Amino acid sequence: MMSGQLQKRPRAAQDGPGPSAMAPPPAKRRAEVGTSGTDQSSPPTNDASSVKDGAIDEGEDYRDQDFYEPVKFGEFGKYMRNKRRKLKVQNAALLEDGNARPQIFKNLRVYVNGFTESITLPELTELLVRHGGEYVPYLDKKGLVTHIIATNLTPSKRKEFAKYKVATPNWLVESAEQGRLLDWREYSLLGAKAQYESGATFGEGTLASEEAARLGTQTGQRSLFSMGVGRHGKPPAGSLAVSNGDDRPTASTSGRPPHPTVSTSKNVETRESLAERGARLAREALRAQAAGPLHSFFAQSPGAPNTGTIPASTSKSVSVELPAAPTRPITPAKSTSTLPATTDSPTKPNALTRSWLPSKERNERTAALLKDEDWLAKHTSASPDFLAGYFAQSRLHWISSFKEELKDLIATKQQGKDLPKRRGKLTGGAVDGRTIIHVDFDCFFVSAGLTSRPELRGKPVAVCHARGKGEAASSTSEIASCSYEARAAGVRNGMSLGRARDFCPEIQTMPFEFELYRSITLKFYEILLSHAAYIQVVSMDECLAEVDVPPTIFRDQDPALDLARRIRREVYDATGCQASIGISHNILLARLAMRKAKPANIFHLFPEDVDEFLLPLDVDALPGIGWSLREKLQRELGIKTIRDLRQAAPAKLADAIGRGNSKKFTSFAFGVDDAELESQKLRQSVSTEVNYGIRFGPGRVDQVERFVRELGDETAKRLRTAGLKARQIVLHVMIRHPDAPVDTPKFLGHGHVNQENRTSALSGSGGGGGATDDGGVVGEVAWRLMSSIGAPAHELRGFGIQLTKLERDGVSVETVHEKGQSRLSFKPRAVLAAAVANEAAQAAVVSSSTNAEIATAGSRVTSGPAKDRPTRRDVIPPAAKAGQPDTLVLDSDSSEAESRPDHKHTRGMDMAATRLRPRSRQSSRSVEPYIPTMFKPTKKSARAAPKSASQAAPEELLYYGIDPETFMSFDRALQAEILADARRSKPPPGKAKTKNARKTAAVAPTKQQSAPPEIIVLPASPAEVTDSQIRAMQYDPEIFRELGKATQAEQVELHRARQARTVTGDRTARLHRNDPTAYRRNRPPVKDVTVRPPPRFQGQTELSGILDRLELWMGTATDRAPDRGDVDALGRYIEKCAAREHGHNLAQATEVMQWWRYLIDSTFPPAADRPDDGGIEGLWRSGYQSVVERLDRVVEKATGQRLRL
DNA sequence: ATCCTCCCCTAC
DNA sequence: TAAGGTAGGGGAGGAT
Ligand SMILES: Nc1ccn([C@H]2C[C@H](O)[C@@H](COP(=O)(O)OP(=O)(O)OP(=O)(O)O)O2)c(=O)n1
Ligand SMILES: [Mg+2]
Repeated sequence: MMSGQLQKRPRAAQDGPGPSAMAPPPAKRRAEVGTSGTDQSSPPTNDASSVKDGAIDEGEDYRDQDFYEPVKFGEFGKYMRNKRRKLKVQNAALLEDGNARPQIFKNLRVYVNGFTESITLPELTELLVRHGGEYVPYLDKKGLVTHIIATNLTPSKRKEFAKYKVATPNWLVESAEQGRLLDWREYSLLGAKAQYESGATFGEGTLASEEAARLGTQTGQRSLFSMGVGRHGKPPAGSLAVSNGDDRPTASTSGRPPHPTVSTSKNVETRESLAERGARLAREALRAQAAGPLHSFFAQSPGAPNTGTIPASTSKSVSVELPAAPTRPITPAKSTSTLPATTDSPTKPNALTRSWLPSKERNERTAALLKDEDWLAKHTSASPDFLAGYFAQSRLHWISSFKEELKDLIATKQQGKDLPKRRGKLTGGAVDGRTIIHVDFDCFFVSAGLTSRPELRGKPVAVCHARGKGEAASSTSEIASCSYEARAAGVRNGMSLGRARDFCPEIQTMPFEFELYRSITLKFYEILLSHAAYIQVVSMDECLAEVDVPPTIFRDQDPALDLARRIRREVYDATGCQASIGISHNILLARLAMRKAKPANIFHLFPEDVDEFLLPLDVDALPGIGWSLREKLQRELGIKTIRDLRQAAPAKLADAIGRGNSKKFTSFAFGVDDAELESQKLRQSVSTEVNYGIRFGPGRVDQVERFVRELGDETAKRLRTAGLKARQIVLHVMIRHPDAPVDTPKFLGHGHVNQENRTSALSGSGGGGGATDDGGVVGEVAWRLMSSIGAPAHELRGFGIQLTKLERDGVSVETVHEKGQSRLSFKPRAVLAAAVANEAAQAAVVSSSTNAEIATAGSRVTSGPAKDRPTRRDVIPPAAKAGQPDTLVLDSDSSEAESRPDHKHTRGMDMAATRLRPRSRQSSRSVEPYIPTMFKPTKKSARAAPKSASQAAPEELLYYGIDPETFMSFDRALQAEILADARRSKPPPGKAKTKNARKTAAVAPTKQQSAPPEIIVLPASPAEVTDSQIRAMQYDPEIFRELGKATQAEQVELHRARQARTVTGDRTARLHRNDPTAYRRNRPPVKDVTVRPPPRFQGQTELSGILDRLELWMGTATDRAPDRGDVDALGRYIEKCAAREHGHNLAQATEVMQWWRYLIDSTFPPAADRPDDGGIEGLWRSGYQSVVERLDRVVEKATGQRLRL
């Protein structure tokens, strides 16, 4: 193979020599020189240039499209894991001794319906066939099938299969395990007892019947529920069931309480977080229920092996040439799977047959470490040094922050620079006449590392933290990058080292060398900048460039290709690393071409070749389609390739993946992409996350607090570095999933978790207006939000603080969004000044308006929750806590001049012309329910809280621990709020309490779409309170400052108390800052405890009312199909019941569902002789099913488990 | 329609 | 040992 030779012949001149022949590329020369070893400037490389060419020329199947498969870690139920392991061993044994396999499935002919959850189809069929059974791929000749295997069935399928023997996959799995054919009825999916009532004893008889009940088919199980009529006939709450992967069919069912602890009582423990409660309910229900039939539900492995390879021979656009080739020929292993990249959720993708984790058990030493308290205290989040140490080592952190740095750098370099002239509006097609190149280093970290380790070239190597030796066989250390030699063996970026060793025992490791990467990257960008008309940062090893070259008319004269060669040459000379380059007429195609070019090559994709190139690709080759969307497309529409995608019906596609996605990916499927390169956008959020090594001692709230505050500091520091301030904070918290093992599969990883988020407005302590960049403030608010979540310290697994609604120089970035503007810029100062002046004018209007005018004028200028209510309030409304949406932040300097992002490339100059608009229109109309007056007349819409909400007998107050005298000193609104809080957080004494609480709820309008409440951090001395804080307290600053010191102090303290939910006269201002018990105090959440109106269906909120409605509804069901809207409304209601906001009322949700189920079953008895109803029954059942699925989704999210009805 | 909030997903 | 971060696109569902 000749180096520098074209991979493909040019199409336009079929017989012509390749470009390299026409104009020998420097690369070729270099390769030759390098090979000859005389070029000192070039690092030693293999004499591989010819090899590379050869590899490509052969059109060998050596390249998976999916070399990059980000992966994370999965875990799945021990039960299934063990089962698999056992089977694996057995299969291995069978392989060794082919005749030994018991032909237990000899006379079986099995059809497998849909996808199976606990085992992949190939695994299942192999199992079947190996044991003598026959796999029937299609069901067209039903008569020939003896059994059907399925894990779940739609109602219609259930009907269709009613006469068949339908069992779960575990029937086969366990039979194989035990070496004998087990009774399929024990694994029946359709209520075998009813169908095949044969007197056969069901070892776990209850199981079968429960299963039957669950799937509710035939008559048998109806008797379970039909004792009695009406409401009393509904199944007991106890039949709520949740299964998980550990569900064993062997669990005893006796002695189970008929009504498990799924208490529906209202006034339960309030300290328990809502999520916890949901999880607990689910667990209790699970415990209560005898284990159901096996229903492991970790994800199934994706079907066919990845076949994304593009045979080079099919493409005519290829053009190649290489400098020094990096590697010897490679024959990559078939990509074993399209592995997902997500969390450890058992239902999530990576819980596959092939874990991304090492196959070996965790070694003893690491297990011991996790039990060693001293060690943990030193090496996890419990240690004060943790954060700094962690970020110093985290590659992902380094990559992300370096990318931000690069974006900043490039923004500056290209400031004011324009894209090449356009003839007209871009179409995204070839006619646009652009030339886009996408340059990406090959196995970047590895290539960089190899520059100083020539001896490792050509070998399978990986960059990761783990050293090569020791316990590496079971190492969970993640491989950041691996060489193509390693990829040939099946290793992938993101895989754990232990797992990689399974594929490639001889793999060698290299350490991270971030400074080296940085210097290489900078040289790389330098080169790109020098050749391109415009560039865009994609990542530290990847860059998009629009280049200004003459069009290619004949393929043997390809200026873009020539330029690409120069770039590759220069990059290689400067860095010693290989980059690959894709060339085409838009961003999408350049990227895809780059993928095809890898490794160490160039690929120019010409317009004429696009179709041929695209059609065979899998859809996930398209940027933006990852595991989730790919599965969805495959599952719901059978779409696998881009060809399929092109043919999809637009409506159906939009239904499955959304409107915007549908549009975007349909365009992509045709190779159309009209996006422009971009480098000037301002960042819209700044965040810090740590989801590794988070371990706190039980009850060590102090450690948690310290950590959260430190995280706040860090995040604020990043804000300052970026010259930004924020108006909103989101706290992200990961909490160990109730069913996840305490020791995570990945060493000190987060494991399978529940994610909890809390949002709050922010306002600064400094004079800078509403926004803040103060670490103390950020930390304080974050800590309060943390407290509102109320998770036990030792269950925490991850934290993040995200700051949004950013401002630069007082101007919201949402609208400035051109990087240079406030940074350097020529004009920006003037522009800014104009904006600010404009703003000030608006603000002036606000403060001098009449009330009526205020509403409009105010809403134009300000935004945010309460910002549109321009008047200050004299007393803090009860809002903040109760989740009353609006907490008033009349932004101090109201610097919210905003321009509409009306065109893609607004430059600084345009700024002055941009329009002002409110930050949020949404909130502009929110009327504060109670706005008492104290210092100044308020707008007339202000209403006092109704008496009932604020009235309480002294005994009641005392019961709640409220000092009556203090209480009386509060205004009515505050009284109402305090009362509501108290009543919510503690069972009322005696009578009307619950009702009262509800009344309060009714008083407080629920505003779903309001910004979160603000938590302001007040300084110790009232003299230090800033204007914006005063406004946040609903005072006019002028007025506030005229108050006496004592009154000021009192008001500040009042506000503080209100925020902290400390009601009593505890004015010691010590807050909770240093109070380690604060964490445990029974404090209502800062937010989210909003008493929302209870979920409602057809106007009913009470269970009984709803059941009645359902009965009524079903009354006419025999003649009428269900109205879609009704079904949807019921679905929404059910979802809300189960939602966090409503306390995860699973009991109510399931009762309603079971009642509905029962009604459907009685309306449509299984009797076969019923006259044909024209499909009405099916519609009711599928309606039911759709609601079940909605509920499932919510419950799965809340508890990680699956609800079983 | 278009906005908003609160997510999930994707990419490196 | 090991260091699972981070910004942005987009959808769902609700308010305007
Ligand atoms: N899961 C991952 C994926 C990537 N990276 C880092 C290491 C990679 O070297 C770098 C660039 O990522 P690429 O996706 O470009 O992968 P490589 O450059 O390693 O390989 P190639 O581009 O040849 O496919 O990012 C990482 O740390 N973890
Ligand atoms: Mg790369």
